[in-house]
Amino acid sequence: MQVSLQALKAFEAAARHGSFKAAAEELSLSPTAISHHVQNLESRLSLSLFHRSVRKIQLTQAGKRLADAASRGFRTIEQALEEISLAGRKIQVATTTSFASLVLIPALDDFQRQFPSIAVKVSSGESIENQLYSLPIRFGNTESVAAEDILCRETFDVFGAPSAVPALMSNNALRIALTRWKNPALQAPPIDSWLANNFNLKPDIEFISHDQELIGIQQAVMGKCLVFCSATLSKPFVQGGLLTPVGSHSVDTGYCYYCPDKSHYDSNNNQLFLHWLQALLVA
Amino acid sequence: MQVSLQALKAFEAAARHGSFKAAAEELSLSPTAISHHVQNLESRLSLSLFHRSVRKIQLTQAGKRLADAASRGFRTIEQALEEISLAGRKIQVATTTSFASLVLIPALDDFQRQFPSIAVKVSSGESIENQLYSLPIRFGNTESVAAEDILCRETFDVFGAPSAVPALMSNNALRIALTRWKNPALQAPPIDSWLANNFNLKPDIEFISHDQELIGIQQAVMGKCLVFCSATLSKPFVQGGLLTPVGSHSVDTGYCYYCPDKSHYDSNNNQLFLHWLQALLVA
DNA sequence: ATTATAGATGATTTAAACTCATCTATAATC
DNA sequence: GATTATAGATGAGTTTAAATCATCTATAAT
Repeated sequence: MQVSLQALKAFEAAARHGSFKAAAEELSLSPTAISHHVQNLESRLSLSLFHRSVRKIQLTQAGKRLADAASRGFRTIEQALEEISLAGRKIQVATTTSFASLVLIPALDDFQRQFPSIAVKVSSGESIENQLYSLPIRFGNTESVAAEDILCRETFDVFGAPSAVPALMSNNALRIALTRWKNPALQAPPIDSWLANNFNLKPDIEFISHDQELIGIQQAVMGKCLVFCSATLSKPFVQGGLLTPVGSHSVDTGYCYYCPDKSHYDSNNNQLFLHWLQALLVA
Repeated sequence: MQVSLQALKAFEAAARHGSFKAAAEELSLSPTAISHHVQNLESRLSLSLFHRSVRKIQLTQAGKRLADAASRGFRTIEQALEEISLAGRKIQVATTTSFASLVLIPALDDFQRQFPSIAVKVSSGESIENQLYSLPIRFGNTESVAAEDILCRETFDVFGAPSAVPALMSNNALRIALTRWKNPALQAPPIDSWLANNFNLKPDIEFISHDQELIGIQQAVMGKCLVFCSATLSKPFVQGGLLTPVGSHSVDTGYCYYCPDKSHYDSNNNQLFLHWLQALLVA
């Protein structure tokens, strides 16, 4: 067809406003430019798009048809631009409640200090809403995840509140909180392996299960029990003196935190964020 | 958003072909130009649209979304351009069967000789198909039509085949074909007025009615009867010696041929055609 | 190894797009 | 009924944006 898109844009604006002047203002051009563009279109199509009376333009039949299509076409494109440009400006992290509340959100201040212009939104739990263009950070089995997607491998240990540990350990029946993952692909936490590493004789233990590590950790912080959980998740509490490992040997779990298709994340900001997160996790 | 439409066009073609080179060929540009355009887009959106491996590009998530929207958006616009540009290249006249067959089609050769590059299609009768962008030539009452839309005012006369006229006129019972218009807004043809103008004593007359002038005219040409009809429609036959007016006084009818909203016809070709038609009718 | 290919990059050239000055027609104001 | 103001038309001139060219890289195929 050989018509210029800019001419179409100019025409569309003129049609919408019913005025070259107003269209020019919208597009930050001179009315002359709009006039030239419309004439260019008209001559290429060899038909009039506007009826010109003095100080008044009015769409012709063909002009109406084209203006409508151009408006819809440009709108379609603008909406997509709007949508994806959000992904360019804002980071939307989707992860587990435990990782979000215990690691990500507390550390976010540091990220914001380094990159104050980048907005970060963390959504956690099951909420699928607005998954589009979000950056997923998942918890899974190391062997079922591509090596380049892994952010950190998880070691587990048993932790307890320092003030409560002596009492909890001296007790005949140890109470240890475990996590029973909702995800059936994840095997149960290797508490037996940890016990074998830390006790000669397997003590009498009462296990309590929750479906999120967060809950067991909070129980442990409150001194109600010990918790067998991720070193990554407990780290903020250990550093804050609220939890301490009770044994001397942590165990490797085969779990990891990872970002599926990590290399495919297309926004500069997402890449920046992943880089920052990885540094945070290995620290 | 401030992204260039040409960059979007380049990106859309690249996405569709999965290749900058192919996109460049489609748009008659160099692959470099496509590369520049895509980079320009990516930097403005601050995200990647393609994953680049060597000699292979692959859309990112955001790239897919944008490519889809851009394709649909541009297609919408191109379809409208295609549709209306047809109106710019081709003239589609819609008119009555009688006018088309007796006047327009016979004269079309002359138009084609003058403008060989312009295609003309004449559709007649009730067919509404493809009314869009067609140029209507209608038959109606002068007083209900805007003066500037009128192509020619109609005078009526009674005609007969020259060889048959003496016999038909000498007969006691004259047989005259009339038209009873399907359109209820049109009053009956003023045959009484014609009779008053051409006879002192009203003769004995048998009237035959058809809903199209064409039919009465053909009957008259075949010598079966006389016909009271439009001077415009009978002119080709009169000039060809197949019909002759039987009286000396034609009558004005209040009918006219007109083009509704004549001034609004937007294609250069339509205007050219209307000009030619008007010249034809007043000749 | 060698060649060929797709794309990236940066400098240069070209062409398209925008503006400016001028003009016309008309509506509003006095 | 002259005067002013306004929206758009027109054509020449200028500027900016876009395309190309030359060069380079990485890799797949021979």
